[in-house]
Amino acid sequence: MVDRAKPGEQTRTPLPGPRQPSLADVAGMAGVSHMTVSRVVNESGPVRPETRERVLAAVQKLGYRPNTAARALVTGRSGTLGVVALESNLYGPASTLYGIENAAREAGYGVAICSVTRPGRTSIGDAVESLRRQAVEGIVVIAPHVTAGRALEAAPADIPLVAVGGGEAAPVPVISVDQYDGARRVTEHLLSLGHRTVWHLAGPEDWLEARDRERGWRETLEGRGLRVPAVVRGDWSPRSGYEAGRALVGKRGLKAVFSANDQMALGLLRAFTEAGIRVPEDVQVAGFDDVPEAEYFTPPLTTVRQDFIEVGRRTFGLLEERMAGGDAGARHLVAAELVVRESTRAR
Amino acid sequence: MVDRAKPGEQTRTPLPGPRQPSLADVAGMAGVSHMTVSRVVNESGPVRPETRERVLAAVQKLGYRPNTAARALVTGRSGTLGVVALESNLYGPASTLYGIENAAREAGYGVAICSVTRPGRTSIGDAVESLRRQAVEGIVVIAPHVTAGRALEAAPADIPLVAVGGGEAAPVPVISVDQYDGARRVTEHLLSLGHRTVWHLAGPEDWLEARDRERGWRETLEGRGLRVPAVVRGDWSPRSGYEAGRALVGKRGLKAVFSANDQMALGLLRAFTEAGIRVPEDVQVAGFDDVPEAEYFTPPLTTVRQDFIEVGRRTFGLLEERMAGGDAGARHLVAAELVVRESTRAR
DNA sequence: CCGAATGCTGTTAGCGCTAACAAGACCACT
DNA sequence: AGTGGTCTTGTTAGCGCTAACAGCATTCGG
Repeated sequence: MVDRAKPGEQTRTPLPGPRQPSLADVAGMAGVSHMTVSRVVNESGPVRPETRERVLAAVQKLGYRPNTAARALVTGRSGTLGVVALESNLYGPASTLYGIENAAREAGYGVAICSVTRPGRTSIGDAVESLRRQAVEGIVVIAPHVTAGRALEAAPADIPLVAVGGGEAAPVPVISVDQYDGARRVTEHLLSLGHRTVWHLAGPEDWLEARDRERGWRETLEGRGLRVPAVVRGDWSPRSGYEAGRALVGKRGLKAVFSANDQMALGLLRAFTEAGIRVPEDVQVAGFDDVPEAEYFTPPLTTVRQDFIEVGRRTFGLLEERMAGGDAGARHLVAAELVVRESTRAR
Repeated sequence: MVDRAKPGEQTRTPLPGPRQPSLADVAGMAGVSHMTVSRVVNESGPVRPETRERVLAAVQKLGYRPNTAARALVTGRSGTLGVVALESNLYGPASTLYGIENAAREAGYGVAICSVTRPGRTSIGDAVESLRRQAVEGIVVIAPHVTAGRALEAAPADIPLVAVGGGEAAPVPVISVDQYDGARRVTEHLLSLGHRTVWHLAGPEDWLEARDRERGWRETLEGRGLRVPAVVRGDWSPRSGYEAGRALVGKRGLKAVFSANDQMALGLLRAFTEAGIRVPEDVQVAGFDDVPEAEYFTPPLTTVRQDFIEVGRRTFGLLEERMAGGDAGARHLVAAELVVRESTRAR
């Protein structure tokens, strides 16, 4: 495992084999100038149908493929977007990535990714820099993390950049699901079942989504003058939900719990089951995300659905607007939807 | 070539915006030729330390960033790999993607992705073509699908390509977790608990992983001369597992079930619970994948762990070898590990 | 003291493509 | 015939970079 040659260095021999056909080769075969071929390929400028046919035939025959590097060099546009993705299988971020990729591909852009294990000022900065070296035209940062916001404060101003689900205070457009509203809805739903208050299993303090969900929960209770129980905090994992569940067991007045995501809710259910607490008969539980599994938990979980495809689409739209030089505005919200299942059925 | 390299002079009027500084700009500021700057930046060739310092200072000051397009144009190497990813939140494929991206980044490569919704001959071909237009140097196809194999038969021979978890019959190197062995181990584990046979909830017929797991299960039973129950088939989703579970309820001799993935196992557990069948007391259930949730199912699920990070690393290694012109061999397996939990505890 | 090896730097020639303009053909009118 | 248009095609000049080689010094062996 010695120092291997990196692609940018010239220590490697060029790839073997005959070189790819160029415009000039096609031009030669079709008996026209390379510019005519360029015009045919890019549909830019008038070409006589007859000539066009000849050129296309030659393109076909030689298997000509435009050289993106040459094109990018002269146009200054690479046709590639960059996405800084949080390396995790968390349902939301992964889904968002695909949403963005789809929208981008439809618009003719390629997508380069750069993953980040732990969001933070430096790592996000590094990722952005790494993408810039790949000459992306714009960048999406999927980093629903508080520190991401700080990292984005120092965001380079000379490249279009938008953030998904984070970067609250940063000078970049942000798009996200309306966590606050979603949390309000779950909390209200739980209260509507006749409970005097709702407990909350929150996500990590340094995630904006966790904060928004917690705020939605808290303000709903406060708005009704209800007691606000102490927050229990997890780290999104089922394990942390399980541990939180064990801590909650036996709390006085524990009738309804809103977990900040479905995975932790799963842990809760597990802990309650072990302790002989029945859901929904004894305690009612709701989650957030609507992961595909949620419908099949024991019992099926009431949760909040987020439309990540829509988030991806809107994100790309925003970035496109920025790249066109427009002002994309500051904050964009996608509505969340309450999905009621067995875990909160009225007794 | 105009006199654009005179020290300290800005020979061009930047029309649309301030263009990115080029080698020539750095050279001008440092009072050297652009070649010297190139040598410093790429650490290719001898440069006097003193000169080097001056150049680096200029690079720093101007915020110089090499133009990848220009470099790619002249070297014929883009420094980018392409990954064809299945658009899904299935735990395996998503994890593999990150594994590959990590290994690639460490080696100095960028990663472009192109997702496909439904694998098939055309869509994978399209994705590969789309990546080629982005001038990737090599391609990884994550497509554990039977049709993927057929699509890869027609794989372009003029670009290094490796497949993850699929493309059995294709003329490309394939790397995957040893599904067959994993399935054998689970089945043997279930049999070791004293059952006369093991039922199997298989994945979609057109997934190679599903086939391998099924084969591992079947041959284990056959090898011991045990009865092989009719296979029940799902589509990986919890829902299909639930439906399969309802179909299995009441089958004679139903004592042990091996589900081809954890999500379906979750559905099974749900169906059994609803039917009053206790796990593991009445029936014992095992899954495959070891998703993070599996440990917190009710009951915690016995399953098979796959090391996707290792898969990603090995995959990149293989691709690198191919890119260097080497023969990467045909099939590479990563070991699977049995994880025993409550759902198969001996009574 | 000479020729050769070495270290450092510069010059030149493209890579394949597009932007911009030039040029020829053809047409319709004066 | 002359003038000005449109349509089609060609020519030229780079984009920013690296490969290859060409200069210079300087050093070294003999």
